[in-house]
Amino acid sequence: MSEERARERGEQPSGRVDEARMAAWQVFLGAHAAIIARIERDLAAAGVIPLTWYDVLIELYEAPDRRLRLHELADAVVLSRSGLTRLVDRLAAAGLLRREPDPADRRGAFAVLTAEGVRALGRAWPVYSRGIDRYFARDLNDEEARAITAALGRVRDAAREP
Amino acid sequence: MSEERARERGEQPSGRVDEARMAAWQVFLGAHAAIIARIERDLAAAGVIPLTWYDVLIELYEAPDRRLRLHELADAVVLSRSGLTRLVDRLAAAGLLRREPDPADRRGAFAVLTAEGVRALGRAWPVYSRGIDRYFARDLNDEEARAITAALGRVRDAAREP
DNA sequence: CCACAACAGTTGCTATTACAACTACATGCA
DNA sequence: TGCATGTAGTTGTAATAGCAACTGTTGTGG
Repeated sequence: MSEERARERGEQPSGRVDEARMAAWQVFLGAHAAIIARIERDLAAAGVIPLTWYDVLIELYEAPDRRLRLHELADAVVLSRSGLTRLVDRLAAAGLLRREPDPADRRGAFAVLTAEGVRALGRAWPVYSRGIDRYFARDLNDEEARAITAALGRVRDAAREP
Repeated sequence: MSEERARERGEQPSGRVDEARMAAWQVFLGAHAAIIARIERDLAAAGVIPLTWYDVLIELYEAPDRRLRLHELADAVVLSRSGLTRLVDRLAAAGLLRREPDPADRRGAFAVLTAEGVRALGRAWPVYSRGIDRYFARDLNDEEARAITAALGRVRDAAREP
């Protein structure tokens, strides 16, 4: 893609970061830190599972048969392999999922959501969704929500390849 | 603020999170995780200071006299008090800042940026800014950058009060 | 002016995470 | 077939973060 064409479309010619985009970066970081801190506090105060657990369980919940291979899970939640191993240990110890060997590949295992895991999701969701609303969604107008989804979706997909 | 007035302005009537805003939330989380992971990797590969160190040092760099009280620093970088104490320990051990007692309040101390700290910032910045460009700024058009700054700035300020 | 609450920072402890090394299995290509 | 290379997951170790408890200092209402 040429720089002229990028400029025509209002994109940043690559190389340096202009002030407007730098400002966007700073509020992006600041907003993330502030919102996550608040939501985590609310979850802990309500005695439900923390955000990292929620992320893993919801990923399983949405997967076919409510199960995923561990490496798929690691990719989905942006966690190292070893980090995921231990997170799965804790979740299994809490009874929210179980490991199940993959008959088709004896190296690997599935993480499978349990009924208890579904219940934990159900208890956390009201608190979590209230947090998303209070600390994030409530302050966006429709156009901003659309712009964020489009822009950050593109950004995420581009940043996600390594 | 009444819900009707919120609706008129295209804001979300509070309570539940609609699908468009839920999508925005998900890409927001995903983009953050992916970008930060990439930038941290680049910084480590280049042998410069990590993002948390950068955050602290840049905050001092921009402060009057390049110094801040530790609690101001803790607020600025969204870190617990104990977390900051130890981060400052490490930065001081690396010679990038020093502690200095506050003559006006003997409970507290300043963190003061050193010349070595300024150099560390200077070495990290090219790597960091290239990351911001590559993984974030480059994919935003002007309108999106404006929308993100306005929207997330509001969100951050609202989420920041505890 | 003085007891008492609030604040600044540190420390002990624990939890979570990543990196690197390791085991076990799978796959490709010669 | 058989060995080399790659992949899946676990484990040892170390770094970083938070909470709660503690010390020392400030400031305030009675």
